[in-house]
Amino acid sequence: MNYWLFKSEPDVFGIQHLAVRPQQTAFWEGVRNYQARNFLRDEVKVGDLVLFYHSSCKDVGIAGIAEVVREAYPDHTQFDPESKYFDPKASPDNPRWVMVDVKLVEKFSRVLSLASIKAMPEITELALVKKGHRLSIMPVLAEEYERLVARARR
DNA sequence: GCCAACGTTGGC
DNA sequence: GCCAACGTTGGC
Repeated sequence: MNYWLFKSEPDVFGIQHLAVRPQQTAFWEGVRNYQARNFLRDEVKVGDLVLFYHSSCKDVGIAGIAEVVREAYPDHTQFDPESKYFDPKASPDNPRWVMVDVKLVEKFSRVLSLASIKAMPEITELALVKKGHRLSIMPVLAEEYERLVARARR
């Protein structure tokens, strides 16, 4: 099993949106970066656990945990001219972007802030705290995942 | 809104 | 394939 961190803007889709979905499950739409896409397509598996990260907002940080319940399949928003995720170069015969489904596991009582994460000396490999932090889907080491979750629950 | 750190595009 | 110009991300 692998661990991940997925970024989302809570004004668009935050952990609270996931919490009120039927089955507390939603598809993860709109990944439009090749490196992130490749993780989603090739490595994100059912049962993997995901740190749900809120970006570009007042309260930046890890808001909770989700679980992958469906592996990569075509992201339908790439075919929809009305969608902001529309990609004219993609077609149903030749899809370029994929999505997975995630289900809520735990919503932390408060967000583990980016500042707190950066202040944890044992978190050294997480891409968030390194260069190249712009990736929207990033792997997390099991050991760092456990430490982040323990810190968030404290 | 600013701006650094990326990623993408397209001419050559 | 190089690289300048441009677009996007995301913290602050």
